[in-house]
Amino acid sequence: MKDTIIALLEEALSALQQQGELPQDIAPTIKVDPTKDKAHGDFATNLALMLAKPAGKKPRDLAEALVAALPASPAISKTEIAGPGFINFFAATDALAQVVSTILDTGDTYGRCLDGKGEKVQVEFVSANPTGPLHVGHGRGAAIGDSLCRLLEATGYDVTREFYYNDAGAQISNLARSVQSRAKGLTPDDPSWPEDGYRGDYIRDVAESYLAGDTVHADDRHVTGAADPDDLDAIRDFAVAYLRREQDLDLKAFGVAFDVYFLESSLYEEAKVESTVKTLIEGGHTYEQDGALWLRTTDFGDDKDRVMRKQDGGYTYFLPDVAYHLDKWQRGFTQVINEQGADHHSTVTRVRAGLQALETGIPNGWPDYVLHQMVLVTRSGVEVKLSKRAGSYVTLRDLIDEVGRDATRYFLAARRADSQLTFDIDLARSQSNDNPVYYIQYAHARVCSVLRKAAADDRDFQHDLALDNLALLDSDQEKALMNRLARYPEVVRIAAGNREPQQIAQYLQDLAADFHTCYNAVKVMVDDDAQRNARLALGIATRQVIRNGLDLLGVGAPEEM
RNA sequence: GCGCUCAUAGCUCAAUUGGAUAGAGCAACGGCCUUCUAAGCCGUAGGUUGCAGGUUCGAGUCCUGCUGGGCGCGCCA
Repeated sequence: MKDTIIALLEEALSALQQQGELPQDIAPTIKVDPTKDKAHGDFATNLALMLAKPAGKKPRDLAEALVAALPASPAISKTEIAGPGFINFFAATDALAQVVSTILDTGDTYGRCLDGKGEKVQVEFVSANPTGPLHVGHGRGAAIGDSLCRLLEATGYDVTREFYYNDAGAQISNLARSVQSRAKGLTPDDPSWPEDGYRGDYIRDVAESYLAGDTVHADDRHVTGAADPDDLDAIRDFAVAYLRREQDLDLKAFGVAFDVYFLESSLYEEAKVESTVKTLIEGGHTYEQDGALWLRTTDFGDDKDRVMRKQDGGYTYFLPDVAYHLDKWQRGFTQVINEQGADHHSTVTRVRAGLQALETGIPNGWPDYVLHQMVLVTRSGVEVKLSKRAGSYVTLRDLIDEVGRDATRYFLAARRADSQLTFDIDLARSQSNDNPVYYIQYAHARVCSVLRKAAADDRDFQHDLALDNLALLDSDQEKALMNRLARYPEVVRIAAGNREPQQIAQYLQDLAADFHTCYNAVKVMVDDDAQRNARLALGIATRQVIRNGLDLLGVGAPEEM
């Protein structure tokens, strides 16, 4: 519909150029938008406003000229000039209803496109170190990251989901010492408990499992506990595997699966850190000072230079980060999106600067970042800070267990990443109209219910009869609903392009609202066969789009509530 | 102090990416079930979009400066 209008405007434009009414050298990108207000028709363009200046004409005069030059089209019932020079288009009812037929034909693929042309994109998200259960912040990253992947897949990209973790650094040593202490019978309250040791109950679970000689299977490793409290290396390997498995289970319960688990240790084992250092030194971007090796990241937009190699000879985390991203580039990912907590935003400039210093042709501004802000969890209006299992934070598992996967995913993905999020447990649990998840799912279930009713009455949906009578969908509510359905593919495209999965959540709420309004205003199961089937078709189309949209968020679409 | 980010109805959030009279839900009030699921719908009320400038036909949206919240500013990750 929109493309049709753009094509008509293009014709009008070139006609006016031929007549000399408009300069030849203007080639505007024509923008046609759905209107907010029905009084303004179904679509509107600001073309006359944009061209007024270059054409040296008044916007309204130009609009009139454009409308006069507009070819007739069966899809448009009326055009109007309004306000300062908008051109409003009123869609012919049967043209609008075409969307119902399109959705029925395309089903699960409605809203998908091939814009990405099969290009490879890597999305790195969650990337939690295996030192404890995933917390709410990881959950937000998982919800946003995975939805982003689904959006990119829906727009034609070849997506790789990647999880990066440090299995060898100082934090892991700390974990190993904590588990060892537990294995030796200490508790976090003992004076000899490691300083900065992990104190959560899960440390005890790991120690017990280790002592019992359990075998754990994580996504990328299998380890059996050596049961020897003095073997710190064995404890470390076991603890990492144990917590990796725990995170796997959390992610699985959340409906998120990764293609690649990338270990920081592999960068050392494969000498990628060494070769990165070498390249940076050879490029002349480093210097020695105070016994450390520095990278002059200020040459590439950082606000201060960064240490690469410490006085003790070890590398800072910054260097493996650069080596890791070089590896991503070398694996052929010209598009990489890193989804992280905004508390790590300082790495963005640093990593990009390090990559520029390599001078290997990586574009400035690569990779992309999506940063999410903090999550605050409340219950009964009071902040929840602790969980028994983790001690100092609320775990993702707690939320999934308490409010369910669908609501948790929806709530964590439904807000802009860059605004802080308050996760209201009471709201997420409530089965009422103030809970948007249920509101949307209920719309889906209602359509299913109508179809069950139709089957029970021996009035099953008749596809061909419905499609012949779509013009009967002519009430305001039905037209509003069809307009909404028609917008879906564009919403998917914009949400994917802007990396904003919350736009899907917002769209679904609007769609559900339009549906509920329609449902209350227009009875589907009427006696007239043509009328009834046309309305059933609209219901089925709505159900399909809700299902497609919820799938992009990783949220289920139940047939009954 | 510097950097990043956010600020919209009493509350939680939208606003088609610069468009027309800033919209939903909750909370408040008033209606709608002998009718396909009332987990729903309809209506009333609620606003100087934090403040001050600027850009232009047009700004919640872009720019500058303030104010306030969050995060960051390690040879931690």
